[in-house]
Amino acid sequence: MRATDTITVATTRPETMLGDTAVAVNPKDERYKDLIGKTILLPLTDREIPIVGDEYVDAEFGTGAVKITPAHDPNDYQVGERHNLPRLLVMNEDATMNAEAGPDFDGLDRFVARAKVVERFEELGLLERVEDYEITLPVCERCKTIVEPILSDQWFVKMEEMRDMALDLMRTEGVPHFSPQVPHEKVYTAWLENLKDWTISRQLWWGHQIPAWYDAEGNVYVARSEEQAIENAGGRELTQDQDVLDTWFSSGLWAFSTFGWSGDTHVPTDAASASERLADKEEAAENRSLGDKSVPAPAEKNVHSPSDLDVFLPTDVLVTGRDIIFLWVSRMIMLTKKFTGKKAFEDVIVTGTVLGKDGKPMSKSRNNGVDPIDMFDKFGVDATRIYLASIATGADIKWNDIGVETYRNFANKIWNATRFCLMNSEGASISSESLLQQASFSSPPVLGGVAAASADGVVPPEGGTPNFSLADKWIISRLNKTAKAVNQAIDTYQFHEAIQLLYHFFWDDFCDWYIELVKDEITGGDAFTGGKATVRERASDVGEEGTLAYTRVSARSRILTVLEQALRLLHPFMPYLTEELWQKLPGVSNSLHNAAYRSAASTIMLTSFPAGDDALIDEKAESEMQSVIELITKVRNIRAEMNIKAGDRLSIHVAASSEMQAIFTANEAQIKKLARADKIVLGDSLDVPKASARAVLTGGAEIAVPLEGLIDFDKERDRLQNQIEKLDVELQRLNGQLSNANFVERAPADKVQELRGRKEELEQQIITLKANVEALV
RNA sequence: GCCGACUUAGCUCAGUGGUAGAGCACUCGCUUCACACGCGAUAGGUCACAAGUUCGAAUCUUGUAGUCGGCACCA
Repeated sequence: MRATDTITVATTRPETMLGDTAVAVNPKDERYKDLIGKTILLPLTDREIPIVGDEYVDAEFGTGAVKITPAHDPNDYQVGERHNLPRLLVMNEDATMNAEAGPDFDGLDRFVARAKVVERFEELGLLERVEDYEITLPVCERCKTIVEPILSDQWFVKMEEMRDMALDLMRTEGVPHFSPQVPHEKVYTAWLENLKDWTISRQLWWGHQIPAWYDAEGNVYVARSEEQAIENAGGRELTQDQDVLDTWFSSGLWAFSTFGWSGDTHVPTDAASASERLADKEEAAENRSLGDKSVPAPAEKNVHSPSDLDVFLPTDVLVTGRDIIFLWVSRMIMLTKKFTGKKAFEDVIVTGTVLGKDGKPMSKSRNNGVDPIDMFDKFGVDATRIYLASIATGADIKWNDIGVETYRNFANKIWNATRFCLMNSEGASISSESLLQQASFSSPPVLGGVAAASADGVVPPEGGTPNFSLADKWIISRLNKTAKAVNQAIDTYQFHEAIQLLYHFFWDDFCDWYIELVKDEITGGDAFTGGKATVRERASDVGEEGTLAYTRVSARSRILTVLEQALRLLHPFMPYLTEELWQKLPGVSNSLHNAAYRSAASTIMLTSFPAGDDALIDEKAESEMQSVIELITKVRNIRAEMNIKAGDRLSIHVAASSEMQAIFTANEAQIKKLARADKIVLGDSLDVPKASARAVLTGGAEIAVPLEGLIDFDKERDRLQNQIEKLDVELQRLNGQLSNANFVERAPADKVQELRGRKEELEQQIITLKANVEALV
């Protein structure tokens, strides 16, 4: 190589060239490969630096030659390590140049030095060109100062072993099981695979100071305490490392340090109390009936007292946010495995991020934050809590006051429904769940409050228990179906689904229908005296008054018991409200508690979570109730569309099968009340005046409401036409599907059958409605 | 640059192969004795766009556009 040859490199920080200790090229680069091993003069200095070959250099990028500044660039540092290059610090900690930069630059600010280097290059004719180039700069979050990479001593944690432990857990056991699994499991695994050693030194004035001490010669002594360090140093005077531990290092110990770990897992604890807690945990797991997660037995039982660590580690589930997975969750997993040999936890639920109203992450600079305290004041703690829980697992959501308001209203609804039940609870009381089991008609009645009330002349009807009404069987079925679905949803961490189910059950089923259906029975209104004929007849010889009272009391106990179960189901999501209301229910006591806690003061917190009972799910009752609901809804629709005044009573004519007639007869009082009718005429066919509004029901039933003088024929025609059109749209689609030979051949038979049934139903309804339209003319 | 997510009614969001849902807002009616933070009845969607797989797609595949996130940022 001739003495005049040059290599051109590019840099965004010209002043760092003063600290260059090599030029690197790609060993495969034809242009430069012969230069490897030679040296080159570094301008502005008197140094001669080597040319090294390193795969790090991308021959395609820039000039294909890179200046190497090991003390001021992380990548260069690694190149330096590979080639044993000196690490020359040319800057002070305040980003001014130091003596190593040479007398011309010593003491200059980096930016001044930068300009001066460029100037000198220009003077020397060494500058090829200056061009604009966009890079991302590391900037101090608080003071906005541009951060310069600089060589310094830091403590690192070797991660290889712990990383492999964590990867092994994921690969062999799938632990932790992330929920939602996608994309977190993949991201977590990829992160671990690329994990580098962990810097735990932090240059902060607060925190846990690193337990390393230095003597005057710079020798290091790591110890648990300063005394021990001094002892290890043979009494020499020591100074402690000024840095503090990364906050996540301390936090990473949390999963097991909270259970009394201190290097010895055989922490002596009160044996009895630990064993009890183990029993409680097992029992709680059973009672929740949320799958068969077993609690691991303490190792070497009977050898030493089980400690909290033995009993509670690993925990079941950790709930956290996305950004915490690397910082904290992974560290807990690795450190726990390393120090205790155990898993930290089985499952990790990753919640979404609550964004500001502008759809961006909340931050002070954007000023789009939501203060939870404001929400508590405005909507209540329970409403805020259930709103947050109602967000789909893992989904980000824009904060929405309307959403919280929805649950504030729900809380109000629960309060008012309970208030209604309590206003009409005289003589009644919660019994155990066994009350609901009477729906199966197999066991003798165990009616809470009945014995006490008997003194007041409340007498059971002859033959024991009153038959449950359709509404009773229906709500009990709905309750148990909901409970089962809620358990399943919680078990799979689908909290939003559980909440949706409970919201619908409580508001629509319980409040809008059940309370309204049994209201008169409970308060002693009209439907009560008119609708319980069978009970009264059976009890004729014990006196009507007593039986009426008995029936009312048992209805009251029934609704309270359903309510009590609903409050339990809602309790995890609305703890304060449900506890408050539960305490007010007559007959609640610690006898309702989970068996392990019978002696504790009564609280809803210690009752078992309703699991739902298949035996109490009654599809027939649900389907029959659906017919009643449909009938009432159709009549209400006629009332609304025909502008019938709320106070006007009307009569309902129904043509239906004998089975359906029987259902409507049994629920006549309730239908009349809720449809605001004073008469129901049931028969095999309709015999009504032309001036009637009509509708069809599922199952071939037909109804008519005579509206002499009230009907608007044009309006009624439009109303019927509108319904026909809607049904026709669906029929057309079904016809299209069913006329497709491929569908009929390949789709599952039951699906085809289902659609055929639906088609027939639609055709029948359309025929009827069309006939109704013609009859109007 | 690499990886990923999201796009459904006016708004905020559910819905992973079989007739599109909720809350709020909108329209109409209601001092119905638990609740107007309520009750009753309506209306409102080519499920971002395109192609493919399938008897059948909001749902599965691929591509496009837009929005957002994570990682790497480089001489």
